[in-house]
Amino acid sequence: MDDQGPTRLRRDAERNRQRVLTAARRLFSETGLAVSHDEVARAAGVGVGTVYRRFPRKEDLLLALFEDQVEQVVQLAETAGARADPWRGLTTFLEAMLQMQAEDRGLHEYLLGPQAASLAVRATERISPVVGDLLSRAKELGQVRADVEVADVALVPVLVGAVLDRARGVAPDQWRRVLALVMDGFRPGADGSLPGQPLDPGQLEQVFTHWKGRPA
Amino acid sequence: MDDQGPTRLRRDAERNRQRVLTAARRLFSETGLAVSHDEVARAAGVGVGTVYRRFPRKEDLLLALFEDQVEQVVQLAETAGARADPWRGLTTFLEAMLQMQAEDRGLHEYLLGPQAASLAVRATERISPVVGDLLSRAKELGQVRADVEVADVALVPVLVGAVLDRARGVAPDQWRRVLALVMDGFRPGADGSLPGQPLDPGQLEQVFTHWKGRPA
DNA sequence: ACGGAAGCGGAGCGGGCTCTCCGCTTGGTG
DNA sequence: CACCAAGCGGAGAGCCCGCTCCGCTTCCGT
Repeated sequence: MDDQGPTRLRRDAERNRQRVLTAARRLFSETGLAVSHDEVARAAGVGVGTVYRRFPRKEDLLLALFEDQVEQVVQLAETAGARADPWRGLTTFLEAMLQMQAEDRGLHEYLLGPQAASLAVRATERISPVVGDLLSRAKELGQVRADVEVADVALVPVLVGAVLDRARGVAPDQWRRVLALVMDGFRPGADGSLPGQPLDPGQLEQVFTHWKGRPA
Repeated sequence: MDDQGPTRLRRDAERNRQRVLTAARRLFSETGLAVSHDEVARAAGVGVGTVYRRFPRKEDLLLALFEDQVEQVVQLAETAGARADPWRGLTTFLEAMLQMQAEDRGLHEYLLGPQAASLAVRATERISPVVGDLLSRAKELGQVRADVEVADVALVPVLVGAVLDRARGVAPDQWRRVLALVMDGFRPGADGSLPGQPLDPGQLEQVFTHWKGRPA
């Protein structure tokens, strides 16, 4: 992991860079992404200018912080994909991913927000086939109803995430119950079939990235 | 419905009040609650001062706008509660309520946000027993699994609402598919039982009102 | 018709956020 | 050690927001 690209940073600069990253990681994880550069600077004990110099756009900072977490999610998926039992593969993947989001509020907002953009798109491209495979194997075994698609699974974190987020200070585990409930909806045996169509990949991407959230 | 309480408004004042309400209704419904008083004033063709004079806190404006919509939701529940088939009662209630939210972004944010506070609490007190009754009748008929409670039903709009919101410009009906999927999770026949406990009423209230949303 | 109460508009204040700019400091090199 | 590019800090510009305040206008009772 030697840095080299555009000539190395001076030693003090690198030290400050790390301070900023450390402080930002803590702040984001605890309070979410709505943290100003000023706050990060203060927490890191450096000037605002320094933060802006290293990470001109907030996205640069987020990228540096979350790149490996996203990689970790992808690997979660790949591990799950290798499981013999596809149903367990699906559920454990979703559970593990949501667990990560439960522990890190920033990661949660990042994954579900628009800033993930390119990073998320690339991750999705690697996760989708794995989940798709799990899903079709699960259908063959009669573990999952026939009328759900990958796009439906992709919405599960959105559903459960909403509860995860709101219940965070109150019942930090409630999302597990909700996840179980939702996953039971994927089981075969429903009398009707699902109305409408699953989202196509383009729509799915928009649902994740076009989104400009603002609450109240 | 005669106004009288604190002496009537002058005629021009009343006219302005209506203009503000009309403009605010449109803005909120289209773009959500994150509209400044300035914007409302401009859209209504009045000065900011006028908006503040009539509706000092944003909550006052919201209350005036959404009071009867909330009442409508309560009546939806009561109608549904009178249905012979409790399962259909439950699903049609949720569907109708979410339909209202799909049509009015402001209502959606209001119901799921913290500003509803007192209004929502009162509404919940009227809706809960009705849903509780539907639920127990449905359980007796074997239409619903035994391990779900009213609090679990109460989370359904949160789940589905997350999709409703994000998919709004892209696939405005996707929430119906998601709702159907989630509701199938309430059906009996799951092999395991749900982990954890349903939220108690106090927790539920916090989940709805303590919530300070901020996205990215 | 006219006087005073009620209402009006919008300039302006305080505060937060993003981001820039520049005089001073520091690290590394010859 | 001496020099200067690299880096630093933070004041402050520009923007939007919520909210207030007060000189002018409009309504309405007498």
